[in-house]
Amino acid sequence: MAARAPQAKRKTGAEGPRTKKIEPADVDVGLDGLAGHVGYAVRRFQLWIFQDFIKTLAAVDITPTQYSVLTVIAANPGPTQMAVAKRLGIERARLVHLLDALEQRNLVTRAASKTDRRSHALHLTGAGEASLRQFKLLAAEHERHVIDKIGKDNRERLLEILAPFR
Amino acid sequence: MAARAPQAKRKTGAEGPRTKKIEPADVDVGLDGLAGHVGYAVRRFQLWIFQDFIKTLAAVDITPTQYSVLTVIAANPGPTQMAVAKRLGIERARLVHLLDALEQRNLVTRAASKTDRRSHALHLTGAGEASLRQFKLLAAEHERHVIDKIGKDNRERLLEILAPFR
DNA sequence: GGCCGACTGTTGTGGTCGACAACAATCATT
DNA sequence: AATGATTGTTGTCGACCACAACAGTCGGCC
Repeated sequence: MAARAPQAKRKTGAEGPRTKKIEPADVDVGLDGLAGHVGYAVRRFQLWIFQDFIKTLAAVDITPTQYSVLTVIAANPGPTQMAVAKRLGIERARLVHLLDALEQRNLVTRAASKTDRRSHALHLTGAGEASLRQFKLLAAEHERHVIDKIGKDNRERLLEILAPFR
Repeated sequence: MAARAPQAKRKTGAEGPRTKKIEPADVDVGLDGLAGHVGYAVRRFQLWIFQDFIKTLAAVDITPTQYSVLTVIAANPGPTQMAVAKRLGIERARLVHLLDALEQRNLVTRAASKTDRRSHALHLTGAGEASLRQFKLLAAEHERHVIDKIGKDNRERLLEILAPFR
């Protein structure tokens, strides 16, 4: 056995039919009870789709989360950090670091709100707006990859079904 | 300003139209460019579905990943750790810890393979099989929650669309 | 006006998770 | 017998999320 795992004593008994090569346990675990579970399928799909997004936007070094933050700010300039966090379902603690990175890259500014000295008004910089336009082109290319994978009609059905989740 | 963030000097100038209460930036960031992205919708859905699964199976303290491991072993007894890892798309390094926990709870055993002394043949214990039957009942209840949320037909369409991802 | 609860951004901690690299034991092939 | 590949294991790194604490600020209420 490998390394040092605690191991039950082997019963070195009957070997059964030996074919010398293929082990049925290894070759393919195949479809099973998981097939009927939505959560599992969704998890695998989400993994694939994020990997493709990251790969497609690798040249500009933008993650799906960063893209969503930029998009939300662009669509409705000047939001509070709280507003963005609530909209995207991420914690405000996490958004702090996300914005730190985006601010360092000069894509986003935290301006003092004119009406509430606690909060920051978030805006895209000029560079941020220009960059976002490029990001959107790449995101559209990613979306085309999705279509190649599941088909155009399936993609639209997916968007309909998942609409209640924003 | 809050805490110690570097902040531009406030221009304490014109206030503009003050209505005293609602800040347009706060009230609702609303639907925007994210609406057309599959990945975002899927992420939100996956978050919801996992939360519900965890909550529904909280009484037996089983996560979605643990459930998938048990299900795979039960459907095809005696697989290698590598086989399970490949089937579920998780790293074998991670599976080690997962199995450690399941073995400590006496749900799974790592038996020495009869044909390859490097590998372990994974099996459910008697308690493991009994427990899994209960887990499946709760998982079915979770699946009913999904139906309540998106509808029975939508759920089945979802399974069809996502079938290529196993 | 002054007090008190609620909110905002921030920091820190802990836990889960995935990618990666190393390693010993074992296998397969030559 | 020797070499390279595979299996399980350990460890590290970074991303991510949940939670709690905190200072500054707002809002309302007496």
